[in-house]
Amino acid sequence: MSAKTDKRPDQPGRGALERAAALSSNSVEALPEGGLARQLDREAPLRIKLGIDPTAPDIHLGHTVVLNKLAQFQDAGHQVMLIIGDYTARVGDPSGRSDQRPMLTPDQIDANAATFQEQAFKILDRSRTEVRFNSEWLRMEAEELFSLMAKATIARLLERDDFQKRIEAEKPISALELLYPLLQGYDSVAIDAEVELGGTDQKFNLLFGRDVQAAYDRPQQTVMTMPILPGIDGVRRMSKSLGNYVGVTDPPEEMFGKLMRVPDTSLNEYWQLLLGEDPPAGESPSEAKRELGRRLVARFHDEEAAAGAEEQFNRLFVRHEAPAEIDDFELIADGEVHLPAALAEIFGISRSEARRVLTQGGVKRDGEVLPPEPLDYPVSELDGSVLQLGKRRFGRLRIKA
RNA sequence: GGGGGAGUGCCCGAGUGGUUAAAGGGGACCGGCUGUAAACCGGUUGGCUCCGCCUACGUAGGUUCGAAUCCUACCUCCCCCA
Repeated sequence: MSAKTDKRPDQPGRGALERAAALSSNSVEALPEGGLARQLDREAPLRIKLGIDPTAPDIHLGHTVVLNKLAQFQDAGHQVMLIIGDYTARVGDPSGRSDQRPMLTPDQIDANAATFQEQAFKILDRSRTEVRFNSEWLRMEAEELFSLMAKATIARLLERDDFQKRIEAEKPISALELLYPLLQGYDSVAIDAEVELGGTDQKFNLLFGRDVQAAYDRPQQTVMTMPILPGIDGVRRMSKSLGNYVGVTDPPEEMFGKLMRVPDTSLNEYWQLLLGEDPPAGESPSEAKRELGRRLVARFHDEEAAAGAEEQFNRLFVRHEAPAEIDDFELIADGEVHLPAALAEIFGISRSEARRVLTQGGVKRDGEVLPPEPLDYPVSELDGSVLQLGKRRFGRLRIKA
């Protein structure tokens, strides 16, 4: 793999350099050095690729870092291409993985792809985005696949950290996983990508795409990597499976609440990567977080929702009051209500767990802590009252005979 | 094809015949502190008709007064040799 492209000794103009710098904001790397400026010098819209694997149905804020960058290119007049990896999702990208990924069924993949797109267009302009499914070209003849495979060596494919670590840990690597970068690289060939975006964890795959393009005698893409947003635990990358994510479809109150829980140490990153600026100088971390929450809720919902979410937050956690609206839960009982059963029903926990929390003083009725005893209450005492589990879970009990 | 090793609770990981519902850690949950931050402290973390009972250590059988721990078969995974 050694085809040469980009043989342009001429220097890009000042305008191109400036545009390249602007488009590189927040990015970690854009390779090769100066490549983007040379491409921009041509004055023609570039073909910008982002590949996504529909392995999880929901987009979270972590995904939006790259999507925002894509939107930036789009606004600058470039052609944005969203590649849905419906085919590669079956293979499972090994990037950043210490274990194999479970394979998804075609149905799951289709469903995820649909919701993923829906959410991506909260950020991208649908009318100016070209969406392609890579099954379109990857569902190829075995001969073609073999010729693709012939373009890479095992040694090269094994170079990556993920694999090295797994080999050391004696963890399995499937032959299919080994193929992944090849397939992703072929996507670039198929759509003539000129720039490919991805998280820093994608660096190997993105660069490998250049090799694949070269092997097919195509111009090589520039690759731009974006930082990985930490999760709301501030430690590990934001990921749904780690449970530390903020989904773009989270209800306003939840989104705001989660953002308030982000550790201060991650505040700068959140501001930079999600809002593209530094937190306001002189503000307290908590106020900076509120502003972050307001803006993001407004972005994914609207201003009104943002105001409502903040009010809800103040009510619950600053003033320690019950929320304005509490869901009703109907329960059928006559004479007496078994409290653990009612709590289990309302909050989706087991009766044993309800008892435990009760013992620890974590249950309130209309704002008053309920004692561990008694466990049974006359219907008249509980009907219509608000039960609270911990700090943030509420439910109004409606008892039917 | 042959040889070796492993499957434990949400996760990791101890435990190799009996006070073991199973050490320890992580996570989660409740409480305290607070800016619902982090850090920290205390508690909890199989289920239930809860001072007792039931179900649990890959699956199915077996040995034993008694097994996660021993035996048999099966399933799954890993490593090595060919």
